[in-house]
Amino acid sequence: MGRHSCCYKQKLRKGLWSPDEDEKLLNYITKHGHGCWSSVPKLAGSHQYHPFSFSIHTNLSLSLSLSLSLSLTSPLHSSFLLGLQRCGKSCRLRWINYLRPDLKRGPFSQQEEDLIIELHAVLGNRWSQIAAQLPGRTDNEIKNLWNSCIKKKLRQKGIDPNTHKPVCVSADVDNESENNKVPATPTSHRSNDNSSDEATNKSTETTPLPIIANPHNSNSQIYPQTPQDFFRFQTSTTNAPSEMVDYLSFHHLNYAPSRIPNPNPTSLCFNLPPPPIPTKPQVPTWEGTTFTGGVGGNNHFYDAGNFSWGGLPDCAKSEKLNPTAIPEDIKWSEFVGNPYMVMGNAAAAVQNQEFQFQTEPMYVENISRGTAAETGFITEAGWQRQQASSDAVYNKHLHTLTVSFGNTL
DNA sequence: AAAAAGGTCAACCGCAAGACA
DNA sequence: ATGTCTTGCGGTTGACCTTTT
Repeated sequence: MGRHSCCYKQKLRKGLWSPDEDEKLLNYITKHGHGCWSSVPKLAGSHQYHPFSFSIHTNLSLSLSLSLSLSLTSPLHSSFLLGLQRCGKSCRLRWINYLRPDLKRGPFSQQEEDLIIELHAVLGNRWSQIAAQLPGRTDNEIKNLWNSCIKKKLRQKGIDPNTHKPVCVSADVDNESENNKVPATPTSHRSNDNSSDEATNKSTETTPLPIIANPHNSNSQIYPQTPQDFFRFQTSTTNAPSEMVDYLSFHHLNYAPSRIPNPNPTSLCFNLPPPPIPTKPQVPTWEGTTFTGGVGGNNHFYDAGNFSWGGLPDCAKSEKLNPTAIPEDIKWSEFVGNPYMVMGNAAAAVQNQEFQFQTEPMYVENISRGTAAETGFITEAGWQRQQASSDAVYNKHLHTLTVSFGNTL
Protein backbone atom coordinates (compact mmCIF):
# COMPACT_ATOMS: atom_id res chain seq x y z
CA MET A 1 0.00 0.00 0.00
CA GLY A 2 2.89 2.28 0.70
CA ARG A 3 2.75 5.76 1.97
CA HIS A 4 -0.49 7.19 3.16
CA SER A 5 -2.38 8.79 0.32
CA CYS A 6 -2.49 12.19 1.95
CA CYS A 7 1.27 12.37 1.76
CA TYR A 8 1.20 12.40 -2.01
CA LYS A 9 -1.06 15.37 -2.34
CA GLN A 10 1.33 18.07 -1.39
CA LYS A 11 4.80 18.69 -0.18
CA LEU A 12 4.63 17.92 3.48
CA ARG A 13 6.98 18.67 6.27
CA LYS A 14 8.83 15.87 7.96
CA GLY A 15 10.98 15.65 11.00
CA LEU A 16 10.63 17.37 14.30
CA TRP A 17 7.65 19.52 15.03
CA SER A 18 7.99 23.23 15.55
CA PRO A 19 6.19 25.04 18.36
CA ASP A 20 3.71 26.67 16.03
CA GLU A 21 2.86 23.34 14.49
CA ASP A 22 2.28 21.98 17.95
CA GLU A 23 0.16 24.95 18.77
CA LYS A 24 -1.99 24.53 15.74
CA LEU A 25 -2.56 20.90 16.36
CA LEU A 26 -3.11 21.29 20.07
CA ASN A 27 -5.51 24.14 19.66
CA TYR A 28 -7.49 22.44 16.99
CA ILE A 29 -7.88 19.12 18.76
CA THR A 30 -8.58 20.82 22.04
CA LYS A 31 -11.49 22.63 20.47
CA HIS A 32 -12.78 20.12 17.98
CA GLY A 33 -11.35 16.71 18.65
CA HIS A 34 -9.38 15.10 15.90
CA GLY A 35 -12.16 13.49 13.90
CA CYS A 36 -10.66 12.16 10.73
CA TRP A 37 -6.93 12.46 11.06
CA SER A 38 -6.42 12.91 7.38
CA SER A 39 -8.36 16.14 7.50
CA VAL A 40 -6.76 17.46 10.65
CA PRO A 41 -3.77 19.16 9.02
CA LYS A 42 -5.90 21.34 6.81
CA LEU A 43 -8.50 22.05 9.45
CA ALA A 44 -5.94 22.69 12.12
CA GLY A 45 -4.53 25.46 10.02
CA SER A 46 -7.86 27.04 9.20
CA HIS A 47 -9.16 26.81 12.76
CA GLN A 48 -6.15 28.43 14.26
CA TYR A 49 -6.90 30.60 17.20
CA HIS A 50 -4.63 32.62 19.29
CA PRO A 51 -4.43 33.39 22.98
CA PHE A 52 -5.15 37.00 22.06
CA SER A 53 -8.50 35.72 20.84
CA PHE A 54 -9.48 36.61 17.37
CA SER A 55 -11.05 34.78 14.54
CA ILE A 56 -9.58 34.78 11.11
CA HIS A 57 -13.02 34.04 9.76
CA THR A 58 -14.74 37.20 10.83
CA ASN A 59 -14.09 40.43 9.07
CA LEU A 60 -11.60 43.00 8.08
CA SER A 61 -11.93 44.90 11.29
CA LEU A 62 -9.80 42.29 12.86
CA SER A 63 -7.04 42.70 10.42
CA LEU A 64 -5.30 45.20 12.63
CA SER A 65 -5.25 42.95 15.64
CA LEU A 66 -4.26 40.09 13.41
CA SER A 67 -1.29 41.87 12.03
CA LEU A 68 -0.42 43.13 15.48
CA SER A 69 -0.47 39.65 16.89
CA LEU A 70 1.53 38.33 14.04
CA SER A 71 4.10 41.00 14.44
CA LEU A 72 4.31 40.33 18.13
CA THR A 73 4.94 36.68 17.70
CA SER A 74 6.70 36.57 14.42
CA PRO A 75 8.36 34.49 13.11
CA LEU A 76 6.43 32.00 15.12
CA HIS A 77 3.35 32.51 13.00
CA SER A 78 5.00 32.92 9.68
CA SER A 79 3.05 29.94 8.44
CA PHE A 80 -0.03 31.03 10.28
CA LEU A 81 -2.50 30.69 7.49
CA LEU A 82 -0.84 27.88 5.65
CA GLY A 83 -2.32 25.00 7.59
CA LEU A 84 -0.27 22.18 8.93
CA GLN A 85 2.09 20.94 6.30
CA ARG A 86 1.91 17.48 7.79
CA CYS A 87 0.10 14.33 6.91
CA GLY A 88 -2.67 13.14 9.16
CA LYS A 89 -0.62 10.24 10.24
CA SER A 90 2.09 12.52 11.49
CA CYS A 91 -0.48 14.62 13.34
CA ARG A 92 -1.91 11.58 14.98
CA LEU A 93 1.49 10.43 16.12
CA ARG A 94 2.38 13.83 17.45
CA TRP A 95 -0.83 14.02 19.39
CA ILE A 96 -0.58 10.56 20.84
CA ASN A 97 3.06 10.69 21.75
CA TYR A 98 3.48 14.26 22.79
CA LEU A 99 0.53 16.61 22.91
CA ARG A 100 -2.10 14.57 24.68
CA PRO A 101 -2.84 16.30 27.96
CA ASP A 102 -3.00 13.09 29.91
CA LEU A 103 0.55 12.12 29.19
CA LYS A 104 2.72 11.46 32.14
CA ARG A 105 6.18 12.71 31.48
CA GLY A 106 9.44 12.10 33.13
CA PRO A 107 11.39 8.97 33.81
CA PHE A 108 9.69 5.69 34.49
CA SER A 109 9.36 4.63 38.07
CA GLN A 110 10.69 1.32 39.22
CA GLN A 111 7.12 0.14 39.56
CA GLU A 112 6.42 1.01 35.99
CA GLU A 113 9.52 -0.77 34.82
CA ASP A 114 8.60 -3.81 36.81
CA LEU A 115 5.15 -3.83 35.37
CA ILE A 116 6.50 -3.46 31.86
CA ILE A 117 8.76 -6.42 32.37
CA GLU A 118 5.91 -8.47 33.73
CA LEU A 119 3.63 -7.47 30.93
CA HIS A 120 6.27 -8.11 28.34
CA ALA A 121 6.64 -11.61 29.67
CA VAL A 122 2.98 -12.10 28.96
CA LEU A 123 2.36 -9.96 25.92
CA GLY A 124 5.68 -9.81 24.17
CA ASN A 125 6.27 -6.83 21.95
CA ARG A 126 2.67 -5.76 21.95
CA TRP A 127 3.55 -2.33 23.10
CA SER A 128 0.15 -0.82 22.71
CA GLN A 129 -1.32 -3.39 25.03
CA ILE A 130 1.45 -2.87 27.52
CA ALA A 131 0.96 0.87 27.28
CA ALA A 132 -2.73 0.41 27.98
CA GLN A 133 -1.79 -0.75 31.45
CA LEU A 134 0.37 2.26 32.12
CA PRO A 135 -1.83 5.33 31.96
CA GLY A 136 -0.03 8.34 30.70
CA ARG A 137 2.61 6.33 28.92
CA THR A 138 2.74 5.76 25.21
CA ASP A 139 3.60 2.62 23.37
CA ASN A 140 6.45 4.43 21.72
CA GLU A 141 7.81 5.53 25.05
CA ILE A 142 7.63 2.05 26.46
CA LYS A 143 9.15 0.56 23.38
CA ASN A 144 12.02 2.98 23.59
CA LEU A 145 12.50 2.24 27.25
CA TRP A 146 12.52 -1.45 26.57
CA ASN A 147 14.97 -1.26 23.74
CA SER A 148 17.33 1.21 25.32
CA CYS A 149 17.20 0.36 28.96
CA ILE A 150 15.29 -2.63 30.20
CA LYS A 151 16.82 -5.00 27.70
CA LYS A 152 20.22 -4.01 28.87
CA LYS A 153 19.31 -4.42 32.49
CA LEU A 154 17.93 -7.87 31.93
CA ARG A 155 20.99 -8.95 30.02
CA GLN A 156 23.18 -7.69 32.79
CA LYS A 157 21.24 -10.00 35.02
CA GLY A 158 21.73 -12.87 32.65
CA ILE A 159 18.17 -12.88 31.41
CA ASP A 160 17.24 -13.09 27.80
CA PRO A 161 14.93 -10.11 27.30
CA ASN A 162 13.04 -11.96 24.62
CA THR A 163 12.36 -15.14 26.45
CA HIS A 164 12.65 -13.83 30.00
CA LYS A 165 14.74 -16.85 30.68
CA PRO A 166 18.34 -17.20 31.69
CA VAL A 167 20.87 -16.93 28.97
CA CYS A 168 22.78 -20.16 28.55
CA VAL A 169 25.91 -20.96 26.59
CA SER A 170 25.22 -24.46 25.39
CA ALA A 171 23.85 -24.96 21.92
CA ASP A 172 21.08 -27.14 23.27
CA VAL A 173 19.84 -24.48 25.54
CA ASP A 174 20.14 -21.91 22.85
CA ASN A 175 17.95 -23.97 20.65
CA GLU A 176 15.50 -24.42 23.41
CA SER A 177 15.46 -20.73 24.01
CA GLU A 178 14.89 -20.12 20.36
CA ASN A 179 11.95 -22.43 20.40
CA ASN A 180 10.39 -20.95 23.46
CA LYS A 181 10.36 -17.32 22.73
CA VAL A 182 7.91 -15.70 25.00
CA PRO A 183 5.14 -15.19 24.58
CA ALA A 184 3.18 -16.90 21.90
CA THR A 185 1.79 -14.06 19.90
CA PRO A 186 -1.00 -15.15 17.60
CA THR A 187 -0.82 -11.93 15.68
CA SER A 188 2.80 -11.21 16.20
CA HIS A 189 3.79 -11.70 12.63
CA ARG A 190 5.84 -8.57 12.92
CA SER A 191 7.63 -9.46 16.07
CA ASN A 192 11.03 -10.24 14.74
CA ASP A 193 13.05 -8.32 17.19
CA ASN A 194 14.99 -11.35 18.27
CA SER A 195 17.69 -11.87 15.77
CA SER A 196 20.23 -9.43 17.01
CA ASP A 197 19.50 -10.23 20.59
CA GLU A 198 19.89 -13.90 20.02
CA ALA A 199 23.22 -13.31 18.42
CA THR A 200 24.26 -11.06 21.22
CA ASN A 201 23.36 -13.58 23.83
CA LYS A 202 25.15 -16.53 22.34
CA SER A 203 28.29 -15.99 24.27
CA THR A 204 27.00 -14.76 27.57
CA GLU A 205 27.46 -16.79 30.62
CA THR A 206 25.02 -18.90 32.52
CA THR A 207 23.80 -17.42 35.74
CA PRO A 208 23.42 -19.80 38.65
CA LEU A 209 19.98 -20.31 40.00
CA PRO A 210 19.13 -18.81 43.34
CA ILE A 211 18.58 -21.20 46.18
CA ILE A 212 15.66 -20.11 48.23
CA ALA A 213 13.61 -22.08 50.65
CA ASN A 214 9.87 -22.03 50.35
CA PRO A 215 8.56 -20.55 53.55
CA HIS A 216 5.24 -22.28 53.04
CA ASN A 217 6.67 -25.70 52.76
CA SER A 218 8.96 -27.25 55.24
CA ASN A 219 10.04 -29.72 52.61
CA SER A 220 11.97 -26.82 51.34
CA GLN A 221 11.36 -26.63 47.68
CA ILE A 222 13.26 -23.96 45.93
CA TYR A 223 11.37 -20.88 44.93
CA PRO A 224 12.22 -17.71 43.10
CA GLN A 225 11.83 -14.42 44.85
CA THR A 226 12.48 -11.88 42.20
CA PRO A 227 11.55 -11.65 38.56
CA GLN A 228 15.08 -12.55 37.66
CA ASP A 229 14.95 -15.50 39.97
CA PHE A 230 11.63 -16.46 38.58
CA PHE A 231 12.77 -16.61 35.05
CA ARG A 232 15.93 -18.43 35.87
CA PHE A 233 13.97 -20.78 37.98
CA GLN A 234 11.33 -21.35 35.37
CA THR A 235 13.74 -22.78 32.88
CA SER A 236 15.16 -25.22 35.32
CA THR A 237 11.94 -26.78 36.45
CA THR A 238 10.94 -28.97 33.59
CA ASN A 239 11.01 -31.87 35.99
CA ALA A 240 9.80 -29.95 38.95
CA PRO A 241 7.18 -31.33 41.29
CA SER A 242 3.67 -30.37 40.38
CA GLU A 243 3.44 -28.10 43.36
CA MET A 244 6.40 -26.18 42.18
CA VAL A 245 5.18 -25.97 38.66
CA ASP A 246 1.93 -24.65 39.96
CA TYR A 247 3.82 -22.09 41.90
CA LEU A 248 5.29 -20.91 38.67
CA SER A 249 1.97 -19.98 37.22
CA PHE A 250 1.76 -16.46 36.03
CA HIS A 251 0.30 -15.17 39.24
CA HIS A 252 3.63 -15.70 40.82
CA LEU A 253 5.08 -13.09 38.62
CA ASN A 254 3.93 -10.89 41.41
CA TYR A 255 7.03 -10.34 43.42
CA ALA A 256 6.18 -9.33 46.89
CA PRO A 257 8.43 -6.96 48.77
CA SER A 258 8.26 -9.39 51.60
CA ARG A 259 10.35 -11.71 49.49
CA ILE A 260 8.11 -14.65 50.10
CA PRO A 261 5.67 -16.15 47.66
CA ASN A 262 2.69 -13.91 47.81
CA PRO A 263 -0.44 -15.80 48.82
CA ASN A 264 -2.54 -13.02 47.42
CA PRO A 265 -1.38 -12.32 43.92
CA THR A 266 -3.39 -9.16 43.66
CA SER A 267 -1.72 -7.30 46.42
CA LEU A 268 1.76 -6.03 46.35
CA CYS A 269 1.67 -3.68 49.28
CA PHE A 270 3.79 -0.96 47.85
CA ASN A 271 4.97 1.75 50.11
CA LEU A 272 3.51 4.58 48.17
CA PRO A 273 5.64 7.66 47.93
CA PRO A 274 4.47 11.04 49.08
CA PRO A 275 2.79 13.24 46.52
CA PRO A 276 5.23 14.96 44.26
CA ILE A 277 6.10 18.53 44.82
CA PRO A 278 5.48 20.55 41.70
CA THR A 279 8.74 21.73 40.37
CA LYS A 280 10.01 23.17 37.20
CA PRO A 281 8.01 22.11 34.20
CA GLN A 282 9.32 20.41 31.13
CA VAL A 283 9.41 22.77 28.27
CA PRO A 284 10.06 21.59 24.79
CA THR A 285 12.46 23.79 23.02
CA TRP A 286 12.76 24.37 19.38
CA GLU A 287 15.71 23.39 17.27
CA GLY A 288 14.94 19.80 17.74
CA THR A 289 15.63 19.26 21.36
CA THR A 290 13.56 18.75 24.41
CA PHE A 291 14.99 19.32 27.78
CA THR A 292 13.18 17.25 30.29
CA GLY A 293 13.04 18.37 33.82
CA GLY A 294 13.72 14.84 34.89
CA VAL A 295 17.02 14.45 33.21
CA GLY A 296 18.92 16.05 35.98
CA GLY A 297 16.89 14.63 38.80
CA ASN A 298 16.22 11.15 39.86
CA ASN A 299 12.70 9.92 39.69
CA HIS A 300 13.38 6.39 40.64
CA PHE A 301 12.43 6.75 44.23
CA TYR A 302 11.89 3.03 44.38
CA ASP A 303 15.54 2.40 43.80
CA ALA A 304 16.19 2.62 47.47
CA GLY A 305 15.15 -0.97 47.71
CA ASN A 306 11.62 -0.58 48.95
CA PHE A 307 10.29 -2.69 46.16
CA SER A 308 10.45 -6.23 45.18
CA TRP A 309 12.96 -6.03 42.44
CA GLY A 310 15.32 -4.13 44.61
CA GLY A 311 16.05 -2.35 41.39
CA LEU A 312 18.06 -3.73 38.60
CA PRO A 313 21.13 -1.70 37.83
CA ASP A 314 19.83 1.45 36.40
CA CYS A 315 20.64 2.93 33.08
CA ALA A 316 23.71 5.08 32.95
CA LYS A 317 21.60 8.16 33.13
CA SER A 318 19.66 7.07 36.14
CA GLU A 319 22.67 5.88 38.01
CA LYS A 320 23.81 9.40 38.37
CA LEU A 321 20.59 10.53 39.84
CA ASN A 322 19.84 11.28 43.40
CA PRO A 323 18.08 8.23 44.79
CA THR A 324 16.12 10.21 47.30
CA ALA A 325 14.73 12.83 45.00
CA ILE A 326 11.01 13.09 44.63
CA PRO A 327 9.72 12.51 41.15
CA GLU A 328 8.58 15.70 39.67
CA ASP A 329 6.42 14.44 36.91
CA ILE A 330 4.50 11.56 38.30
CA LYS A 331 0.86 12.27 38.75
CA TRP A 332 0.03 11.34 42.26
CA SER A 333 -3.60 11.02 41.37
CA GLU A 334 -2.71 8.35 38.86
CA PHE A 335 -0.96 6.30 41.45
CA VAL A 336 -3.94 6.59 43.70
CA GLY A 337 -6.43 6.01 40.97
CA ASN A 338 -4.69 3.20 39.20
CA PRO A 339 -4.94 -0.12 40.99
CA TYR A 340 -2.14 -1.57 38.95
CA MET A 341 0.28 0.88 40.34
CA VAL A 342 -0.69 -0.53 43.68
CA MET A 343 -1.29 -4.11 42.78
CA GLY A 344 1.65 -4.54 40.51
CA ASN A 345 -0.02 -7.56 39.04
CA ALA A 346 0.33 -7.88 35.34
CA ALA A 347 -2.17 -10.66 35.04
CA ALA A 348 -4.81 -8.64 36.78
CA ALA A 349 -3.93 -5.71 34.62
CA VAL A 350 -4.30 -7.70 31.47
CA GLN A 351 -7.57 -9.15 32.58
CA ASN A 352 -9.02 -5.85 33.62
CA GLN A 353 -8.11 -3.53 30.85
CA GLU A 354 -11.42 -1.82 31.11
CA PHE A 355 -10.27 -0.17 34.27
CA GLN A 356 -7.52 1.79 32.82
CA PHE A 357 -9.15 5.16 32.28
CA GLN A 358 -11.87 5.18 34.83
CA THR A 359 -10.67 8.21 36.63
CA GLU A 360 -12.88 10.97 35.35
CA PRO A 361 -12.02 10.78 31.69
CA MET A 362 -11.36 14.16 30.27
CA TYR A 363 -12.38 13.05 26.87
CA VAL A 364 -14.31 10.26 25.34
CA GLU A 365 -13.79 8.02 22.45
CA ASN A 366 -15.30 9.46 19.39
CA ILE A 367 -14.56 6.78 16.94
CA SER A 368 -15.70 3.25 17.17
CA ARG A 369 -12.38 1.51 17.28
CA GLY A 370 -10.39 4.20 18.93
CA THR A 371 -8.13 3.51 21.82
CA ALA A 372 -7.85 5.67 24.84
CA ALA A 373 -5.24 7.69 23.06
CA GLU A 374 -7.46 8.18 20.06
CA THR A 375 -10.03 10.37 21.57
CA GLY A 376 -11.70 13.69 21.35
CA PHE A 377 -12.47 16.08 24.12
CA ILE A 378 -15.83 16.39 25.71
CA THR A 379 -15.41 20.02 26.61
CA GLU A 380 -12.63 22.38 27.21
CA ALA A 381 -13.99 22.91 30.68
CA GLY A 382 -13.66 19.23 31.39
CA TRP A 383 -10.16 19.28 30.19
CA GLN A 384 -9.33 22.29 32.28
CA ARG A 385 -10.87 20.69 35.33
CA GLN A 386 -8.82 17.61 34.81
CA GLN A 387 -5.77 19.62 34.11
CA ALA A 388 -6.16 21.40 37.38
CA SER A 389 -5.90 18.13 39.25
CA SER A 390 -2.22 17.51 39.05
CA ASP A 391 1.16 19.04 38.74
CA ALA A 392 1.21 18.00 35.13
CA VAL A 393 -1.29 20.74 34.58
CA TYR A 394 1.29 23.33 35.15
CA ASN A 395 3.61 21.64 32.76
CA LYS A 396 1.04 21.47 30.05
CA HIS A 397 -0.17 25.00 30.42
CA LEU A 398 3.31 26.26 30.32
CA HIS A 399 3.98 24.10 27.35
CA THR A 400 0.96 25.53 25.62
CA LEU A 401 2.07 29.02 26.39
CA THR A 402 5.50 28.19 25.21
CA VAL A 403 4.36 26.85 21.92
CA SER A 404 2.17 29.89 21.59
CA PHE A 405 4.83 32.40 22.34
CA GLY A 406 7.97 30.55 21.51
CA ASN A 407 10.87 31.08 23.82
CA THR A 408 9.83 34.56 24.73
CA LEU A 409 8.53 33.46 28.08
C1' DA B 1 39.97 19.71 23.25
C1' DA B 2 38.53 16.64 19.89
C1' DA B 3 36.91 12.42 18.19
C1' DA B 4 34.62 8.16 18.87
C1' DA B 5 31.30 5.43 20.96
C1' DG B 6 27.13 4.74 23.11
C1' DG B 7 22.48 6.06 24.60
C1' DT B 8 18.05 8.26 24.08
C1' DC B 9 14.03 9.45 21.88
C1' DA B 10 11.00 11.56 18.38
C1' DA B 11 9.44 10.49 14.18
C1' DC B 12 9.05 7.80 9.99
C1' DC B 13 7.98 3.58 7.36
C1' DG B 14 5.46 -0.24 5.89
C1' DC B 15 2.12 -3.55 6.83
C1' DA B 16 -2.35 -5.32 8.40
C1' DA B 17 -6.95 -4.79 9.24
C1' DG B 18 -11.34 -2.40 9.80
C1' DA B 19 -14.72 0.73 7.63
C1' DC B 20 -17.17 1.91 3.90
C1' DA B 21 -18.80 2.69 -0.73
C1' DA C 1 -17.02 -9.44 -3.43
C1' DT C 2 -13.89 -5.90 -4.30
C1' DG C 3 -11.23 -1.77 -3.96
C1' DT C 4 -10.05 2.35 -1.52
C1' DC C 5 -9.46 4.97 2.48
C1' DT C 6 -8.13 5.31 7.13
C1' DT C 7 -6.24 3.97 11.39
C1' DG C 8 -3.29 1.34 14.50
C1' DC C 9 0.77 -0.99 15.37
C1' DG C 10 5.57 -2.41 15.72
C1' DG C 11 10.15 -2.04 13.70
C1' DT C 12 13.54 1.04 12.39
C1' DT C 13 16.06 5.23 11.64
C1' DG C 14 18.69 9.17 12.50
C1' DA C 15 19.48 13.44 15.01
C1' DC C 16 20.97 14.90 19.17
C1' DC C 17 23.13 14.39 23.60
C1' DT C 18 26.33 12.38 26.90
C1' DT C 19 30.17 9.77 28.12
C1' DT C 20 34.50 7.81 27.23
C1' DT C 21 38.96 7.63 25.16
